[in-house]
Amino acid sequence: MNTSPVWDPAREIVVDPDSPEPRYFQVARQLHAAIEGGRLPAGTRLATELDLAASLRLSRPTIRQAIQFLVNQGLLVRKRGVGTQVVRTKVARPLRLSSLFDDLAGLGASPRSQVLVNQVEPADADTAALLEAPGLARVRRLRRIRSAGGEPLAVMNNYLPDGLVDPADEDLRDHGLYQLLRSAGLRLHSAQQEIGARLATAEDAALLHEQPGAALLTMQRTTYDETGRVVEYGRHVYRASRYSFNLSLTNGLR
Amino acid sequence: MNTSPVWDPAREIVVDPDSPEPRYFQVARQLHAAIEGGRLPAGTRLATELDLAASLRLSRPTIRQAIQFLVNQGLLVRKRGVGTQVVRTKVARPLRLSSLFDDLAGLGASPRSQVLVNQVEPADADTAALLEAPGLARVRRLRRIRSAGGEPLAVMNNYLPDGLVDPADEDLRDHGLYQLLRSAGLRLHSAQQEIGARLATAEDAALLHEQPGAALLTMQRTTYDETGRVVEYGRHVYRASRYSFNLSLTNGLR
DNA sequence: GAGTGGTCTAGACCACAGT
DNA sequence: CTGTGGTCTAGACCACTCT
Repeated sequence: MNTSPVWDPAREIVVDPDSPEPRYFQVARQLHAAIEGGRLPAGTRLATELDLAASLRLSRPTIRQAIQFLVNQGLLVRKRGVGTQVVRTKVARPLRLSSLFDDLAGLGASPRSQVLVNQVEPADADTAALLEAPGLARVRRLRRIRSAGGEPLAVMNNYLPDGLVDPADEDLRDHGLYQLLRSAGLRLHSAQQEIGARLATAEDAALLHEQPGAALLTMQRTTYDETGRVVEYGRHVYRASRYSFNLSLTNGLR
Repeated sequence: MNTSPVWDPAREIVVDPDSPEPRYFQVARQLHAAIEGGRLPAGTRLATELDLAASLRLSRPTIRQAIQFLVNQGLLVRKRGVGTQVVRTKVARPLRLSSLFDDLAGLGASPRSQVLVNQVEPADADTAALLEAPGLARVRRLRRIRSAGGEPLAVMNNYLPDGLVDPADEDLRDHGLYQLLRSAGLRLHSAQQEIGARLATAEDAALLHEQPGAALLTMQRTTYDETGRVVEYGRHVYRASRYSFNLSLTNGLR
C-alpha cells in the first residue's frame, strides 16, 4: 500500500518554449521552488515521467533531465519500479566551497574585513611550493581580520600568484576573496581544505580579543581553477568560542 | 592556437553491448581508469562527442551521458565551442561523507576501537529531539575510543534509534559505524556536520593521553537516510595534536 | 564560416517493484 | 501482470568560440 499523495504539476508549472532559458531548467527551477516553498511537501510522490511529459507537452528525456538535475542536488529520490519522491530531509544542499564572508553574509551578520596587509612581495621557495608554481617570482600577500557584529572572528592569511587580481583595500573590506576572484573571470574548480585546532598564542589573542591558550580552529586551503593552477593558498585561524564550520553533505556517502 | 593533443579513445575503450553493465558506464569507467592511470594526462583534449560516438559505435546521447558522469565528478571540463578537456587538478574527488574509520583504513593505519558503551537505553527528551523522533522510547548509545598505531585519537559518542542495527562489540571494534549501517541495508543520504574546537577537560585528557587544556577538535554529526529519518547522531572529540579533517571539494564553489 | 557542446524530440526495449 | 524508472537510438536545430 502506498498512501503517499501524488502531485500533479500541470497546474503549477509553466514552460515557455520560446524562452531562452532551457525547458528542462524551467521545469527544474519551478519544481525546486515548489519544494522549497512547501507546496511540494517532503515525501510527496511526483507524477510519473510519462505523465509529466504529457502534462507539460515536453518529451520524456527533457523531463528526465529536469528530474536528474534535482536528484543530483539531493532534493528528489528515484526508485525504479516505484517512482520519484521528494526527499524528507530538511536541508539537502550539497556541500559548497564557500568562504567565511559568504557564510556570514548569508546569515545577515554584515561581515567586515580590516586589511592589515595587501601587497606584492618577492616569493620565497616555500611560498612558491605552496602555490605549486616553482618558478614564481612574486606573490600577493593578504592579511585580514574578519569581524561581525563588532567582534573579531578570524585572522586570515592568503597568498596568491601575482597578476591574478589587484584588489583595492576597499574591495577587500566589503567583499569575500572568492567573490573578487570570480569577478576577475577566474573559474574556481576545486579545493583542498585541512581543518585543525591549536591554542592561541599571545599574538593571536591580541588580534582576536581572546586569552592566550584559548582554543582556536585552524584552516588551510588550496584553491584550484579549471586548468589546475593554484589560485589561492590560505592559512586562517578562527575563534572557537564564536565560530564553527558547518557542512551539509549529500551523495557519495561512504 | 590550440596545441593540446587530442586523444583517440577507440584503441583503448572497448564496449560490450551484451554486458549487463550500461554502455555509458563502461565508457565512463574506462575513461576514468585512463585518466587515473595517467594514459590520459591532465589537459588532454578528448575527441568530439560525434567522433567518439562514431568510433565506439554508440549514439551521441550515450556518449554524452558518459562524459556528463565524469564532468559531475570533476574529472572533465566541457566548454561549448571548444571541447572537452581532462582537468589539471591532481585530486578531483568529490567530498565524501566518510567516517574516521574509513579515513584511517584508507591510510593503512590499522584503526581499532575500544568499546566503552554499547547498549540500549530509555530515550530522554533531549536525545529524542537530536534524533528528530519525538516519540522515541529507546536509543542505542555507543561510546568508543578510536586508536591507531597504539595511540588514542578520538572519543566518539553515538546515538541511534533502537532497532536499526544490533552490533556486537567485536563488530564495532573492527568496522566503522557507517560500514555497519550500510551492511544493515540502510541507504545513507545526507549529513549535517559541525566542526569546532575546545580545550580538553580532565576526563578528555585521561582518555586521550593529553594534558588538561590541550586543544581538541569537536565534531557533531546528524546522518539521514533517503526517507529523511535520522540514522545516527554523534558527538566526537579528536586530539588536535594527532588529527585534522581533510576535505576535497569539487563543483558548486561559491 | 566551421566546429564544438547544449538542447530537444519521438520513439524503443529492458530491469525492477509491487500486485 | 502492470507500472515505474533505466538505458539507448537517430536524428534535429541552436548558441557559443575561434579563425
